[in-house]
Amino acid sequence: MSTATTPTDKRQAILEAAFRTFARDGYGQSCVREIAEEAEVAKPTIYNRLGDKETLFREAMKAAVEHTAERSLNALEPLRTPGGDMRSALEETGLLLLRSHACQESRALRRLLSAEGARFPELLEEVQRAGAQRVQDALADRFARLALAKRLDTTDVERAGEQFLALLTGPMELRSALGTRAVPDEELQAVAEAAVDTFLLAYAPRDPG
Amino acid sequence: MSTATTPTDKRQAILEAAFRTFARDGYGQSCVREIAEEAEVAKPTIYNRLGDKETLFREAMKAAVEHTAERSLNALEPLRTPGGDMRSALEETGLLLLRSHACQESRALRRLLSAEGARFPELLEEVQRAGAQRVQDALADRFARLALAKRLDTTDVERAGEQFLALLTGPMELRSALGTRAVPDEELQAVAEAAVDTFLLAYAPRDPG
DNA sequence: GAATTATTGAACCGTGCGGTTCATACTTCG
DNA sequence: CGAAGTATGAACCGCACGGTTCAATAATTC
Repeated sequence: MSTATTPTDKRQAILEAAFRTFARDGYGQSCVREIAEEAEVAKPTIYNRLGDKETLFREAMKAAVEHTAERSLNALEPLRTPGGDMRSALEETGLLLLRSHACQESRALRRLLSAEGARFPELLEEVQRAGAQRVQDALADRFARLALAKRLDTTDVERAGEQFLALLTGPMELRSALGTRAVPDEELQAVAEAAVDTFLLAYAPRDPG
Repeated sequence: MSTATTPTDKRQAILEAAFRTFARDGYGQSCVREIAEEAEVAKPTIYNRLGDKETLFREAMKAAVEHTAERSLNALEPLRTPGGDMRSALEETGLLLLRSHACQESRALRRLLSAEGARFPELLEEVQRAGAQRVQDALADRFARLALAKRLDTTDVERAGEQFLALLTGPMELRSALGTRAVPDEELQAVAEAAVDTFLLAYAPRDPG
């Protein structure tokens, strides 16, 4: 049984509050006192459980990338079905990927990582590997199966995956004002559709003859 | 006549030093004393000429976007010639765009803008308009001319420009570790080539029949 | 219910920051 | 040369921060 404030995982509450605060104010402008308030926890508790501000930041980032990466990986499921036409599967995956890419947490994660990555190189490496790199690899896996089944025409599935993601997320940079403002879902759909159009023109198998 | 330290444009030296410092340490971690040292200038001089730290940041960012945007706009020149084949013109423009996108100043500008943009909304707006948006518009202009001359097959030149840029810069996010590490020029060439390949498969006019 | 552990708030410390003051020195130009 | 304006460095102010201490209190465990 747990009381109102769950007992053990107060650590998680701290991490979530830390991420919210860092995301809102940036690392340099965030102060531990505010994080403590946000987590409804005393300041010494933070230092007891997580050491100094830097490790607090690291742990919060690592926790955040787990959520977002999982959501992106789930977005690749429609590509697993060999049945159904290619276009609709790609469009569904594309839209799901874009929703994941455009969500609050994901945008904040990239913003913070890009801002502080130079000062936390190992963290940058780890988060990239657990996030974007993992998604791109998984997408290349899907494309490999599809190429083998002659549903896609390519010999370089890494390149195909990289470009599919580029067509999806590249346009978001400007549209979301570098991740600082939300983008309506209809716009995500339009971007996904345009990306799939272009991708298929380049990668759909041509009719023989 | 000017002495070793040019007299009037000490202001510019301050702005450049400020941008270097902000780029290296981030806004929150930069202190005015260090900027003053970097600019070889006394601290009160900074406050005399540019007011507080926030306006110093704003001015430094605005100054930086001018350089980078101009370089990107110059990259579009090869597309102005109607002669020569499409592929080589696109490849040259693509490589020049990538070099501009991947250069130190440009990466730092995007990093800082994405990090602090939420707290400086008007600055974000202004820099985006003077930078990425302007380049994208100019590219759409070039594509419009090329479409009119039947060198490209599209009715939506904004979309074509957006996707061309996406194919170029999208892959750089992961490859440059969110702009924190430099990318060798051969890799830029490979990305540009791949982007042009895919772009042409989607946007080159098909032979009639 | 006693003993152990974790949590709390409040006060505290040292430090480095943004920003200002001021007297001195330097430059510029008449 | 002399006057006006500007740059300089050093000291200074107030403040908020990261991090710690401590006594009091709540929660857990047996």
